[in-house]
Amino acid sequence: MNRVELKKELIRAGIRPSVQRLAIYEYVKMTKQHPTAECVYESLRDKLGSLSLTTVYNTLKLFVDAGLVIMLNIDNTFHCFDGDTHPHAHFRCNTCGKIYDFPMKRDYHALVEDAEGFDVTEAQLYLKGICKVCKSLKN
Amino acid sequence: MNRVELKKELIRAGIRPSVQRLAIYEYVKMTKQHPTAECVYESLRDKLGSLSLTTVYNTLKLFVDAGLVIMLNIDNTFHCFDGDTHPHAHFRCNTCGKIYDFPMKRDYHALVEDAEGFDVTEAQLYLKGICKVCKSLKN
DNA sequence: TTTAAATTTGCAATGATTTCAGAAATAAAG
DNA sequence: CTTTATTTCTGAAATCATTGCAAATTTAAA
Repeated sequence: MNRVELKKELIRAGIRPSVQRLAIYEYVKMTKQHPTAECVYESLRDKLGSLSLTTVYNTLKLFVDAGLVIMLNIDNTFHCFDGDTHPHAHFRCNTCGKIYDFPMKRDYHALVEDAEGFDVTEAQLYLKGICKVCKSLKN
Repeated sequence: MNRVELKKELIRAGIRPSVQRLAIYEYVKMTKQHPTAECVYESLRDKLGSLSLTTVYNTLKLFVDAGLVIMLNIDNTFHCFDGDTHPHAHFRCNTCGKIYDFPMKRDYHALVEDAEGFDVTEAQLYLKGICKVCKSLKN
Protein backbone atom coordinates (compact mmCIF):
# COMPACT_ATOMS: atom_id res chain seq x y z
CA MET A 1 0.00 0.00 0.00
CA ASN A 2 1.38 3.39 -0.94
CA ARG A 3 1.27 6.76 0.74
CA VAL A 4 -1.70 7.95 -1.31
CA GLU A 5 -3.78 4.94 -0.28
CA LEU A 6 -2.85 5.38 3.35
CA LYS A 7 -3.77 9.05 3.17
CA LYS A 8 -7.19 8.13 1.81
CA GLU A 9 -7.68 5.68 4.66
CA LEU A 10 -7.00 8.37 7.21
CA ILE A 11 -9.43 10.76 5.54
CA ARG A 12 -12.04 8.04 5.31
CA ALA A 13 -11.65 7.53 9.05
CA GLY A 14 -12.19 11.24 9.62
CA ILE A 15 -8.58 11.91 10.54
CA ARG A 16 -6.85 14.85 8.96
CA PRO A 17 -3.65 13.54 7.40
CA SER A 18 -0.96 15.81 8.71
CA VAL A 19 2.64 15.09 7.81
CA GLN A 20 3.30 13.48 11.17
CA ARG A 21 0.14 11.43 11.19
CA LEU A 22 0.73 10.08 7.74
CA ALA A 23 4.32 9.19 8.58
CA ILE A 24 3.29 7.42 11.76
CA TYR A 25 0.48 5.62 10.00
CA GLU A 26 2.75 4.52 7.18
CA TYR A 27 5.34 3.27 9.63
CA VAL A 28 2.92 1.26 11.74
CA LYS A 29 1.19 -0.22 8.71
CA MET A 30 4.37 -1.16 6.90
CA THR A 31 6.56 -2.61 9.62
CA LYS A 32 6.38 -6.30 10.44
CA GLN A 33 7.53 -5.50 13.94
CA HIS A 34 5.19 -4.49 16.71
CA PRO A 35 6.67 -1.15 17.66
CA THR A 36 6.16 0.76 20.87
CA ALA A 37 5.39 4.48 20.79
CA GLU A 38 8.99 5.11 21.76
CA CYS A 39 10.13 2.94 18.87
CA VAL A 40 7.97 4.82 16.37
CA TYR A 41 9.33 8.06 17.72
CA GLU A 42 12.96 6.97 17.40
CA SER A 43 12.42 5.70 13.88
CA LEU A 44 10.74 8.82 12.54
CA ARG A 45 12.25 11.76 14.39
CA ASP A 46 15.10 12.05 11.91
CA LYS A 47 13.11 11.58 8.73
CA LEU A 48 10.57 14.12 9.82
CA GLY A 49 11.97 17.49 10.61
CA SER A 50 10.53 17.49 14.08
CA LEU A 51 8.40 15.12 16.08
CA SER A 52 7.54 14.85 19.72
CA LEU A 53 6.90 11.71 21.67
CA THR A 54 3.61 13.18 22.83
CA THR A 55 2.46 13.52 19.25
CA VAL A 56 3.28 9.87 18.67
CA TYR A 57 1.21 8.85 21.68
CA ASN A 58 -1.69 11.11 20.71
CA THR A 59 -1.62 9.96 17.12
CA LEU A 60 -1.47 6.27 17.94
CA LYS A 61 -4.35 6.69 20.34
CA LEU A 62 -6.26 8.43 17.56
CA PHE A 63 -5.62 5.48 15.25
CA VAL A 64 -6.58 2.94 17.87
CA ASP A 65 -9.83 4.72 18.66
CA ALA A 66 -10.59 4.85 14.94
CA GLY A 67 -9.94 1.12 14.65
CA LEU A 68 -7.08 1.58 12.22
CA VAL A 69 -4.46 0.15 14.53
CA ILE A 70 -4.48 -2.34 17.40
CA MET A 71 -2.83 -1.72 20.72
CA LEU A 72 -1.20 -4.78 22.23
CA ASN A 73 -0.97 -5.28 25.92
CA ILE A 74 0.92 -8.52 25.85
CA ASP A 75 3.85 -7.15 27.78
CA ASN A 76 2.83 -5.52 31.01
CA THR A 77 5.51 -2.85 31.02
CA PHE A 78 4.76 -1.19 27.72
CA HIS A 79 2.37 -1.09 24.81
CA CYS A 80 3.02 -2.26 21.29
CA PHE A 81 1.07 -1.32 18.22
CA ASP A 82 0.03 -3.46 15.30
CA GLY A 83 -1.11 -2.08 11.96
CA ASP A 84 -2.65 -5.40 11.03
CA THR A 85 -6.23 -5.30 12.25
CA HIS A 86 -7.19 -8.72 10.96
CA PRO A 87 -7.90 -11.27 13.71
CA HIS A 88 -4.74 -13.07 14.68
CA ALA A 89 -3.01 -14.21 17.83
CA HIS A 90 0.20 -12.82 19.30
CA PHE A 91 3.04 -14.83 20.75
CA ARG A 92 5.60 -13.19 23.00
CA CYS A 93 8.88 -14.99 23.59
CA ASN A 94 9.85 -14.90 27.24
CA THR A 95 13.51 -15.19 26.32
CA CYS A 96 14.12 -12.72 23.50
CA GLY A 97 10.97 -10.63 23.94
CA LYS A 98 10.07 -10.78 20.27
CA ILE A 99 6.41 -10.73 19.34
CA TYR A 100 5.18 -13.06 16.60
CA ASP A 101 1.92 -13.03 14.67
CA PHE A 102 0.04 -16.31 14.61
CA PRO A 103 -2.84 -17.02 12.26
CA MET A 104 -6.04 -18.13 13.95
CA LYS A 105 -7.94 -21.08 12.60
CA ARG A 106 -11.25 -20.06 14.04
CA ASP A 107 -13.00 -16.99 15.14
CA TYR A 108 -12.72 -16.43 18.85
CA HIS A 109 -16.49 -16.92 19.08
CA ALA A 110 -15.89 -20.61 18.51
CA LEU A 111 -13.97 -20.68 21.76
CA VAL A 112 -16.29 -19.06 24.16
CA GLU A 113 -19.45 -20.23 25.83
CA ASP A 114 -22.09 -18.24 27.66
CA ALA A 115 -21.52 -15.10 25.65
CA GLU A 116 -25.26 -14.54 25.20
CA GLY A 117 -26.23 -11.05 26.19
CA PHE A 118 -22.68 -9.79 25.90
CA ASP A 119 -21.46 -7.60 23.05
CA VAL A 120 -17.94 -8.70 22.27
CA THR A 121 -16.32 -5.97 20.18
CA GLU A 122 -12.69 -6.87 20.65
CA ALA A 123 -10.70 -10.01 21.25
CA GLN A 124 -7.04 -10.65 21.90
CA LEU A 125 -5.38 -14.02 22.18
CA TYR A 126 -1.99 -13.72 23.82
CA LEU A 127 0.42 -16.63 23.90
CA LYS A 128 3.70 -16.74 25.76
CA GLY A 129 6.56 -19.18 25.93
CA ILE A 130 9.78 -19.81 24.07
CA CYS A 131 10.07 -19.09 20.37
CA LYS A 132 11.52 -21.32 17.69
CA VAL A 133 14.79 -19.42 17.48
CA CYS A 134 15.51 -19.29 21.20
CA LYS A 135 14.55 -22.93 21.53
CA SER A 136 17.01 -24.04 18.85
CA LEU A 137 19.78 -21.91 20.36
CA LYS A 138 19.46 -23.88 23.57
CA ASN A 139 20.30 -27.19 21.92
CA MET B 1 -11.27 -24.87 50.54
CA ASN B 2 -10.24 -24.03 54.09
CA ARG B 3 -7.21 -22.32 55.52
CA VAL B 4 -5.44 -25.58 56.32
CA GLU B 5 -5.73 -26.79 52.74
CA LEU B 6 -4.50 -23.48 51.40
CA LYS B 7 -1.57 -23.58 53.78
CA LYS B 8 -0.64 -27.02 52.49
CA GLU B 9 -0.79 -25.75 48.94
CA LEU B 10 1.67 -22.99 49.71
CA ILE B 11 4.05 -25.40 51.40
CA ARG B 12 3.75 -27.83 48.50
CA ALA B 13 4.73 -24.96 46.20
CA GLY B 14 7.77 -24.25 48.33
CA ILE B 15 6.36 -21.03 49.77
CA ARG B 16 6.62 -20.50 53.48
CA PRO B 17 3.14 -19.65 54.71
CA SER B 18 3.58 -16.48 56.72
CA VAL B 19 0.53 -14.80 58.16
CA GLN B 20 0.43 -12.23 55.36
CA ARG B 21 1.01 -14.74 52.59
CA LEU B 22 -1.71 -17.06 53.79
CA ALA B 23 -4.18 -14.21 54.16
CA ILE B 24 -3.42 -12.93 50.66
CA TYR B 25 -3.62 -16.41 49.20
CA GLU B 26 -6.93 -17.10 50.91
CA TYR B 27 -8.35 -13.81 49.69
CA VAL B 28 -7.31 -14.31 46.08
CA LYS B 29 -8.50 -17.91 46.00
CA MET B 30 -11.85 -17.23 47.60
CA THR B 31 -13.03 -14.07 45.88
CA LYS B 32 -15.02 -14.26 42.68
CA GLN B 33 -13.74 -10.81 41.76
CA HIS B 34 -10.47 -10.22 40.00
CA PRO B 35 -8.77 -7.95 42.50
CA THR B 36 -5.85 -5.63 41.90
CA ALA B 37 -2.92 -5.55 44.32
CA GLU B 38 -4.33 -2.31 45.73
CA CYS B 39 -7.69 -4.02 46.23
CA VAL B 40 -6.12 -6.95 48.09
CA TYR B 41 -4.24 -4.48 50.24
CA GLU B 42 -7.34 -2.46 51.11
CA SER B 43 -9.31 -5.58 51.94
CA LEU B 44 -6.74 -7.12 54.25
CA ARG B 45 -4.95 -4.24 55.96
CA ASP B 46 -7.55 -4.05 58.72
CA LYS B 47 -7.95 -7.76 59.34
CA LEU B 48 -4.22 -8.23 59.54
CA GLY B 49 -2.55 -6.06 62.11
CA SER B 50 -0.23 -4.55 59.56
CA LEU B 51 0.34 -5.00 55.88
CA SER B 52 2.28 -3.06 53.33
CA LEU B 53 1.39 -2.63 49.70
CA THR B 54 4.88 -3.76 48.77
CA THR B 55 4.30 -7.06 50.52
CA VAL B 56 1.12 -7.54 48.56
CA TYR B 57 2.95 -6.94 45.29
CA ASN B 58 5.83 -9.21 46.26
CA THR B 59 3.56 -11.96 47.48
CA LEU B 60 1.32 -11.93 44.44
CA LYS B 61 4.38 -12.09 42.23
CA LEU B 62 5.54 -15.06 44.26
CA PHE B 63 2.22 -16.81 43.70
CA VAL B 64 2.22 -16.03 39.98
CA ASP B 65 5.75 -17.36 39.54
CA ALA B 66 4.74 -20.52 41.40
CA GLY B 67 1.75 -20.94 39.10
CA LEU B 68 -0.74 -20.66 41.96
CA VAL B 69 -2.34 -17.48 40.68
CA ILE B 70 -2.77 -15.87 37.27
CA MET B 71 -1.97 -12.26 36.53
CA LEU B 72 -4.37 -10.59 34.13
CA ASN B 73 -3.30 -7.81 31.86
CA ILE B 74 -6.67 -7.15 30.31
CA ASP B 75 -6.71 -3.54 31.42
CA ASN B 76 -3.70 -1.62 30.30
CA THR B 77 -3.47 0.59 33.35
CA PHE B 78 -3.27 -2.03 36.07
CA HIS B 79 -3.05 -5.75 36.78
CA CYS B 80 -5.72 -8.00 38.20
CA PHE B 81 -5.19 -11.36 39.80
CA ASP B 82 -7.19 -14.53 39.46
CA GLY B 83 -6.97 -17.45 41.85
CA ASP B 84 -8.61 -19.74 39.34
CA THR B 85 -5.83 -21.25 37.27
CA HIS B 86 -8.04 -23.40 35.10
CA PRO B 87 -8.13 -22.34 31.43
CA HIS B 88 -10.87 -19.80 30.83
CA ALA B 89 -11.34 -16.55 28.99
CA HIS B 90 -11.84 -13.10 30.49
CA PHE B 91 -14.30 -10.48 29.40
CA ARG B 92 -13.84 -6.87 30.44
CA CYS B 93 -16.82 -4.53 30.16
CA ASN B 94 -15.81 -1.22 28.64
CA THR B 95 -18.63 0.53 30.45
CA CYS B 96 -18.54 -0.70 34.04
CA GLY B 97 -15.05 -2.16 34.03
CA LYS B 98 -16.14 -5.45 35.54
CA ILE B 99 -14.25 -8.58 34.56
CA TYR B 100 -16.20 -11.76 33.86
CA ASP B 101 -14.98 -15.33 33.57
CA PHE B 102 -15.99 -17.15 30.42
CA PRO B 103 -15.68 -20.90 29.98
CA MET B 104 -13.73 -21.97 26.92
CA LYS B 105 -15.05 -24.68 24.69
CA ARG B 106 -11.71 -25.65 23.32
CA ASP B 107 -8.12 -25.47 24.23
CA TYR B 108 -6.38 -22.48 22.71
CA HIS B 109 -4.31 -24.91 20.66
CA ALA B 110 -7.38 -25.48 18.51
CA LEU B 111 -7.18 -21.82 17.52
CA VAL B 112 -3.64 -21.39 16.46
CA GLU B 113 -1.76 -22.45 13.40
CA ASP B 114 1.95 -22.54 12.76
CA ALA B 115 2.88 -23.14 16.36
CA GLU B 116 5.37 -25.84 15.45
CA GLY B 117 8.70 -25.23 17.06
CA PHE B 118 7.21 -22.85 19.61
CA ASP B 119 6.74 -23.76 23.27
CA VAL B 120 3.53 -22.16 24.39
CA THR B 121 3.47 -22.17 28.17
CA GLU B 122 0.79 -19.58 28.77
CA ALA B 123 -2.29 -18.37 26.97
CA GLN B 124 -4.77 -15.64 27.69
CA LEU B 125 -7.91 -14.86 25.75
CA TYR B 126 -9.15 -11.38 26.48
CA LEU B 127 -12.54 -10.22 25.29
CA LYS B 128 -13.87 -6.69 25.56
CA GLY B 129 -17.19 -5.05 24.86
CA ILE B 130 -20.36 -4.34 26.76
CA CYS B 131 -21.63 -6.73 29.42
CA LYS B 132 -25.13 -8.05 29.85
CA VAL B 133 -25.96 -5.72 32.71
CA CYS B 134 -24.75 -2.51 31.08
CA LYS B 135 -26.44 -3.49 27.85
CA SER B 136 -29.82 -3.97 29.53
CA LEU B 137 -29.47 -0.68 31.38
CA LYS B 138 -29.21 1.13 28.07
CA ASN B 139 -32.63 -0.04 26.89
C1' DT C 1 18.63 -18.83 74.10
C1' DT C 2 21.48 -17.55 70.26
C1' DT C 3 22.15 -17.00 65.63
C1' DA C 4 21.23 -16.82 60.89
C1' DA C 5 17.98 -16.60 57.32
C1' DA C 6 13.64 -15.25 55.59
C1' DT C 7 10.04 -11.94 55.60
C1' DT C 8 7.85 -7.57 56.04
C1' DT C 9 7.79 -2.72 55.99
C1' DG C 10 7.80 2.21 54.53
C1' DC C 11 9.58 5.28 51.67
C1' DA C 12 11.96 6.74 47.69
C1' DA C 13 12.75 5.94 42.94
C1' DT C 14 11.43 4.34 38.40
C1' DG C 15 9.56 4.69 33.97
C1' DA C 16 5.88 4.42 30.72
C1' DT C 17 2.13 7.22 29.82
C1' DT C 18 -0.84 11.37 30.16
C1' DT C 19 -1.86 16.06 30.79
C1' DC C 20 -1.19 20.91 30.12
C1' DA C 21 -0.98 25.32 28.09
C1' DG C 22 1.10 27.86 24.72
C1' DA C 23 2.92 28.07 19.88
C1' DA C 24 2.57 26.88 15.16
C1' DA C 25 0.12 25.39 11.26
C1' DT C 26 -3.94 24.88 8.67
C1' DA C 27 -8.53 25.77 6.98
C1' DA C 28 -12.61 28.65 6.43
C1' DA C 29 -14.81 32.95 5.91
C1' DG C 30 -15.02 37.54 4.46
C1' DC D 1 -5.34 38.41 0.36
C1' DT D 2 -6.48 39.18 5.41
C1' DT D 3 -8.71 37.77 9.49
C1' DT D 4 -10.44 34.37 12.44
C1' DA D 5 -11.38 29.91 14.18
C1' DT D 6 -9.90 25.35 14.54
C1' DT D 7 -6.71 21.84 14.62
C1' DT D 8 -2.23 20.15 15.48
C1' DC D 9 2.28 20.06 17.57
C1' DT D 10 5.41 20.65 21.21
C1' DG D 11 8.33 20.35 25.61
C1' DA D 12 7.90 20.20 30.23
C1' DA D 13 5.65 18.76 34.19
C1' DA D 14 2.54 15.54 36.46
C1' DT D 15 0.59 10.94 37.22
C1' DC D 16 0.42 6.50 38.94
C1' DA D 17 1.18 1.52 39.23
C1' DT D 18 5.06 -0.89 40.35
C1' DT D 19 9.73 -1.84 42.17
C1' DG D 20 14.25 -1.18 44.81
C1' DC D 21 16.27 -0.73 48.92
C1' DA D 22 17.79 -0.92 53.59
C1' DA D 23 16.16 -1.28 58.11
C1' DA D 24 13.11 -3.69 61.29
C1' DT D 25 10.73 -7.79 62.48
C1' DT D 26 9.70 -12.52 62.55
C1' DT D 27 10.71 -17.33 62.03
C1' DA D 28 13.33 -21.53 62.20
C1' DA D 29 17.30 -24.05 63.35
C1' DA D 30 21.07 -25.12 66.33
